[in-house]
Amino acid sequence: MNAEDRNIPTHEVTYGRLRDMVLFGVLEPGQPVTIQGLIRDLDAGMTPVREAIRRLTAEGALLLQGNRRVVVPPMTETLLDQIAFARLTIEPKLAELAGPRLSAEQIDGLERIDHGIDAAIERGDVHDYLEGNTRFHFTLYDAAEANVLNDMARSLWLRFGPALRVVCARIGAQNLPDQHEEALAALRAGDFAALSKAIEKDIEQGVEQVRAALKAGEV
Amino acid sequence: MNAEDRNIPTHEVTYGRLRDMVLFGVLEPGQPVTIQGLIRDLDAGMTPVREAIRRLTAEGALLLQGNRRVVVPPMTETLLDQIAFARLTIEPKLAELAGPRLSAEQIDGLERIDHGIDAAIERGDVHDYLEGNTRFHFTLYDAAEANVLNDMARSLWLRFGPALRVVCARIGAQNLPDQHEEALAALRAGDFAALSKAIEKDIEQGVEQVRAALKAGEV
DNA sequence: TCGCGCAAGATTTGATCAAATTATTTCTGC
DNA sequence: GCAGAAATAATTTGATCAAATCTTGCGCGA
Repeated sequence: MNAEDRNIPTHEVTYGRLRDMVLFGVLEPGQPVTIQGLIRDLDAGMTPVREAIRRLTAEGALLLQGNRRVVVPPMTETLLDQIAFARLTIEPKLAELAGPRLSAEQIDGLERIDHGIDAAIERGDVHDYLEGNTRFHFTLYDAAEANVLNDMARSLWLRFGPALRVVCARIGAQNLPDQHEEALAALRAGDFAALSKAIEKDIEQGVEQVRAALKAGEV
Repeated sequence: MNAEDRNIPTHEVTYGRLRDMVLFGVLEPGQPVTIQGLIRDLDAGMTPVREAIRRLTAEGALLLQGNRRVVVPPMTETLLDQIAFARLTIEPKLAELAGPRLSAEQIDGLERIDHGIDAAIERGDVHDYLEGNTRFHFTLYDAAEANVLNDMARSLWLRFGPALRVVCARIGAQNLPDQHEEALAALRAGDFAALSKAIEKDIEQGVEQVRAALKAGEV
């Protein structure tokens, strides 16, 4: 443990770990999340674990049931409708704001992330695919320097993540889509309306996949 | 303390109290919020207070500074732009979804809340005005049964609240606007597009007030 | 079927330690 | 001796943990 780690409070680290567990599908929709279990799994104290759970509950990543138990919220059709609506509003806007602020180096960085995604698809590695996908979007969105919208996007991804993970595992990691080429081309061309549109299409594609799985009862 | 209260955990109650302090302007933008202070003020233990702070931080109502201290986030122009954009997207949508689901009794209830707002204006009572205004909007939005969008709206109100409070106190409680007549008329007529539009106008009006105060350096 | 008690888990408190801020003192150059 | 800077002490506040208490759900036996 080096000097920098020592300054990050345990509750922050614990929050980050638990968030990634939700986001990248270690935890499945409907799965119970217990304080004691996380104390064991994350090797943390009770206070940090409780605080991480509270934060993620506030972000919609976890659900406090009436009986004081916590679960990963299962996906439903009405939930998906709302997430789709909000994502399609917020994220293209973020992309539009971010576009003009990206340097050539940052665009190169996005391209490298996208290559990593392609590699993950070839390897059939769902976890790396999801992580790369997340990194691609939020590296882009972060450049917008729009904190409020960014927080909203993160919350929406947390709500969406577990279902997407299930779908990805279902359809097979080798058949995963990569829709980022279009966004990168728009970025290089400086066409930010096209960038926004490309992100919109990417979102719609993901939502449709989850919707289909939901209708088939696979989530 | 009756039977029902005993079942609500302290951290929930503490969260509610602290949230209302942010929402109705007991706490001003920029004001520091300390754990120890809240333990005294809210007469709660350390864990419930910490958890309430974590939740509200996740919702954007409070801001964790680098030095581990917590403040009520001050309003800025870029913040306001984002809040305006998101509110204008989410809340009219919520109104539109809620409209068809409201019973005549529920509409009567909204009208009663609005009368209460008028009374608060006459009395010059800023707190009751803000509380009535909040109740009006969220009684409407709750009917939409759209949890995700509702959470987002609540978060946005928490970010907006402290600044609005300052503005209201500034312009004088007797000069506060009540733009709900139009929304109620649209509801009675069953014209949900008009309802959505009325909510949009209401939001724009509030945002403009804060924007003007911000430009004048009053927030 | 209805209670009763047991087990798992959540809640809360208070103690203890660490970090950050503020107040105070000491030191240094003039 | 004095002003200002640096160091140090004191105080406030935050972070973490572990023990005690309370709830809830479930199974067992009447």
